[in-house]
Amino acid sequence: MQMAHDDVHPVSLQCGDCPIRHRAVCARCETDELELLEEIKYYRSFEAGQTVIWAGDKMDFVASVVTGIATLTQTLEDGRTQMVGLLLPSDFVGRPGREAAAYNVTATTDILMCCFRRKPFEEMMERTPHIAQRLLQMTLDELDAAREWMLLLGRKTAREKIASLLSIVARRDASIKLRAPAGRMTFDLPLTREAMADYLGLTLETVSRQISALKRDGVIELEGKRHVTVPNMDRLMEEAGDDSDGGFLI
Amino acid sequence: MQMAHDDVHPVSLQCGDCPIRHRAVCARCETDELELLEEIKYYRSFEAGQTVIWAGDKMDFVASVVTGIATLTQTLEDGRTQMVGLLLPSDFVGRPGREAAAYNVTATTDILMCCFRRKPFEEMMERTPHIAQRLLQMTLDELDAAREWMLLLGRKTAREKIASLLSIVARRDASIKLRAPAGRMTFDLPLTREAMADYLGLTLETVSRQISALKRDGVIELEGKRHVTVPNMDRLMEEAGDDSDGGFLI
DNA sequence: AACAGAATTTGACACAAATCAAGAAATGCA
DNA sequence: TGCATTTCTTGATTTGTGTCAAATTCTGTT
Repeated sequence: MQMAHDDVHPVSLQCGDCPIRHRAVCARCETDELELLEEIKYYRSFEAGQTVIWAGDKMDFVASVVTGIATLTQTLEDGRTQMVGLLLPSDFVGRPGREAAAYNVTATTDILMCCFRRKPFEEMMERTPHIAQRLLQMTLDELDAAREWMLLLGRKTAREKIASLLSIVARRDASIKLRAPAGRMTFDLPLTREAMADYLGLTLETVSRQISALKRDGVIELEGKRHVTVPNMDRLMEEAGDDSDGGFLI
Repeated sequence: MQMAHDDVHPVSLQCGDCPIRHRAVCARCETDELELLEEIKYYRSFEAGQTVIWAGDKMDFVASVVTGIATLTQTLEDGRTQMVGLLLPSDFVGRPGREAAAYNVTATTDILMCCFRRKPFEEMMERTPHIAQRLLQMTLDELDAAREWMLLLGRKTAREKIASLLSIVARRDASIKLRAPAGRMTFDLPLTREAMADYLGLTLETVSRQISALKRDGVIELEGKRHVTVPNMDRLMEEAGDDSDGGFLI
């Protein structure tokens, strides 16, 4: 649920007093719609590892991530699981018009969510076209991200998958710090090896091996298990195997 | 871009005189919005195999498939390609607010498309909230389909992938014939082995081998290369490996 | 009906990633 | 500080799918 820089819109789904420093939050937000959103919102927090909601459960709210990271996963009966979305600050969860959750939502770090009761939110959408239009833009961005991910899952090698994920995380980190992802970059991995595996359609052993290989080949440097520095972003993006320069997932 | 039965909406993006017999087309369509759509629409047809548009090309229209089947594909520089969408009658192509096409669109059968010039369409969206709301529903459905596909690409075996695709095509075929997909079913595959491979993230040899295996095991019967009959839909859906009963892709 | 070209199947083999199995490093807690 | 638990790494081996190559079937054309 990412949005491009030029997508910033007078009406964000984020509320005025949420402490978010994110490109999607717009300074010009003082509108009627926001006033209305204020009235039906409430906050919920979850600890790292906690499940926000299980697929199939009744979901009487939609929400926006304020801080922390959550994941969307799907599973087959035998337990194989695939992550289908990574929720970062300002990302939207839930679907207007849908009773039950379609995916498992899990907090991977401590998170704070800004929730809107679903019925009032739907009624507001009826009355205020801007919200539906904003949500459409966000959903279209998400769809592009999902399709980019389909290319990764269907056609990239394990090494390319890891490099892709690293360059996405690096880019996201850069965008939070409001600078272009270039040259030497340093960031923390927000996911365990297992979560990375579920995202990439690999096993955690393969994830570990490929990270070691990228380290051995000087593409990345590691301090501890989670702190990564990329000496040369261009090299990493070459390894990722695609030329998509930015409008990418996350 | 599929829509659920209960999603039928007074405003469809399909035009009144398009000869479509499809669940998404609503009988109650005689509205002002449709009148407006009439004014900015035109038709284009393409032959099987023709490219409708290349990724990156300027795209000054959005469109709806009237008849035939088209595909959305993405490629890496070295030629590896992944299909990211299958467009069936009534499905929507293109994105309001986007100058260039994000994917290759190719006709796999002869197709007729109902196009709307992009600028007037965008202006109409500004004025008529119903269109944005309808488009939001369709996009959310597509996003669900894409995520279902991510599970398939990331975690299913080749045999499960083939069974999934066959049961999707069978279900789509049943929905066109307005009956539930159950018991013995017969349909034609609308895709070549290569297109199936690109959809499933496999090679065409593996697709061929798995189809042969399903035939050998009595899960399907083949007449020629394209005409399939499934003696027992439940068996096929078991092979597909998931219990998702219908809100599935296409 | 015979041919050409495309689409599909099948076989032999190679290889990337999964699986199974230890062990090491990091983290949390008493 | 030391212990228990989780997370991660590495090794040995297996397996599913890809690759390369050839044969077969299908389709359309003259």
